[in-house]
Amino acid sequence: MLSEAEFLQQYDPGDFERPSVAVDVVVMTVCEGVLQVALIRRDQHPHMGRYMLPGGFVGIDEDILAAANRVLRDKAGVSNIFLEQLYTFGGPGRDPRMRVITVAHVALVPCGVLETVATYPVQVDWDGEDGGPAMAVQDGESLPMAFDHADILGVAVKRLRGRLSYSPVAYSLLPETFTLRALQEVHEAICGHRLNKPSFRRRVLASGELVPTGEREESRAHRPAELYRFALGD
Amino acid sequence: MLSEAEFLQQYDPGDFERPSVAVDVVVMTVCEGVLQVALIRRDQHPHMGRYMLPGGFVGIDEDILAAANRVLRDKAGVSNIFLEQLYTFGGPGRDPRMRVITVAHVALVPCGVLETVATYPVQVDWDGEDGGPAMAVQDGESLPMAFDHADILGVAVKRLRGRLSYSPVAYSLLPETFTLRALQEVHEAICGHRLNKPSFRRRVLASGELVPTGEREESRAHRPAELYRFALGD
DNA sequence: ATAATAGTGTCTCTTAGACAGTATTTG
DNA sequence: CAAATACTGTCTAAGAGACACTATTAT
Repeated sequence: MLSEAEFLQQYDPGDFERPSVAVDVVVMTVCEGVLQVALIRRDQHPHMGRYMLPGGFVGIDEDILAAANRVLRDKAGVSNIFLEQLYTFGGPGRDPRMRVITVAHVALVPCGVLETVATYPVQVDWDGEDGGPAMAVQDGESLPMAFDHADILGVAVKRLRGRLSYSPVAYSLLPETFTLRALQEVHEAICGHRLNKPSFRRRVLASGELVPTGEREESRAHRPAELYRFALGD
Repeated sequence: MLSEAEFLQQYDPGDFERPSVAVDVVVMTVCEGVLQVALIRRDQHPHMGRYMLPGGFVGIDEDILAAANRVLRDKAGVSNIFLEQLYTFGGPGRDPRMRVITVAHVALVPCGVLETVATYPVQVDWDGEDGGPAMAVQDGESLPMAFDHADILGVAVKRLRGRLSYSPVAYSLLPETFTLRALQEVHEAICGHRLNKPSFRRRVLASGELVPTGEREESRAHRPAELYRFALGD
C-alpha cells in the first residue's frame, strides 16, 4: 500500500487534452451619472475590429485573482482597486481558435482613474430581475463586441445591481471624499432609475458606513454640499 | 492581409502548459429541518479517507454546465434538478497532483431523492453577512474534508442564504406539493434561525408564487395542513 | 374533552416614498 | 435680492415581528 507521499511521487497526470483558461475583467466606472465599461478594439483576428474586455491567460502556477490583477495592471494601468470574480464562461466554440474557459471578473474604479484604456457608456435593455446581454455605445451607436463579451457585460451589470442594496460597492466608484449627491448619482447610474433623495440620505446615513469630513465641496453657484468619507471596516 | 477564415486555418494554439479544469457539485437537500450535503469518502490518494464533493473533469468539447449535469447523473444518480454555477476555485496547490481549476456548482434536490450517495448535516459556525468554511457532521463528529471542499461548501451555504430572500430556491428542495410549514422549515434550515410564522405565511402567499391545491396532507394526530404547489413561471 | 397543530386578526415598529419646507451659498 | 442646490420635517403607506386568538383534526 502506497503512502500519500509515495502516491504523489509516482503520479502521472496523463496527457489528455486540456482547455486554456483565461481571465477577462469587466472594468467599470461611473462618470457624470453614466455607467461606463473599459473596452479594447481588437486589431487582430479573430473578431478584428470588434471590442473586447481586457483579458489574458492564467499562468500554470498563477492564482486566478492574481491573473486578473495582472491584466488590470498591464492593460488598464490600475492596481489596488475593487476586483471580484463574476462567473465562468466556457461554452465550447466561444473562441473560434481553441477551447478557452474564461473566469470573468468585475473591477470598479473611480471616474478619471483609467488613462491607458478607453471607456464607453453601458446600455442595458432589460430591467430589474431579468438579465441578458448589455451593449456599449459610442455617439449613439452600439459597438460590436467580440466573443461572448456582451453576455459577460450583461451578467456584470446584473450582479452590480444585485449587490447595490446590501454591499458597499458604490464607494469603489467614488474618490476618497464625495458628496451624498455624487453617491446617489452612482447608485442611479447602476440601477438605471432615479431615487428619492430624502429616503436615500436617510438610508445611507443610517447605515453607519459614512463619516462626515467637515469639509465642503468647492461650490459652483450654489450652497456647497458636505464631503463624506467611507468608513472602512469597524 | 489574412481574412478571419484564413487566420483560423493557419492558427497554431501553441503548446504552453494548461491547467486541468474540473467541476465539483455541492448537492444539498433539507430533510426534517436539517440542511445536508452529499459527500463521497475518498478511497484513493490523495486525501484518502477524507470526504469530497462529487466532481469530475470537463471534457475538451463539453460545456461546463453539461459536465456538472453528467457528474450529478453518474455520481449522485439524479437528473433534471436545480443546478447553477457557484464560484471557480483555482489556487495553485489546491490539488497536490497537478494544477486543477474547478468550477464549483450548487444543486438542490428534495429530501429522499438521493439514493446512490450519502448526505451529511451541514454545520456553519458563522452568521449573517460573514462567511467561511462549513463542516459536514456525522454523529456529532465533523468529517474531514478533502482539498478545499470545506471552503466550497461554505461559499455554497452563503450563496444559498443570500438567494433565499429574493429567489424561489426553496421550492427546488421540496416535493411537488408541500405544506407552508414544510416550506418554512426549509427556509429555517438554510438561514440557520427560526422565522415568525404569520409573517412568513403573509410574505410567501403575497409573493404569488404559491398555488393552493385544495388537497390536505394526510394528517398525523392533528389538523392537516393545506398542500400548495409552486407556480412555475407566469 | 384534550392535545396538537393549522391558520388568522391585530397591534406596533420600522422603513421608504412623497412633498414641502428651511438653510446656505454665489452673483 | 434672486437663483440654485443642500438639507430636513412630517405625513402616509407597506411590510415585519410579536402575540393571542380561532379552527380543525385524531384520540
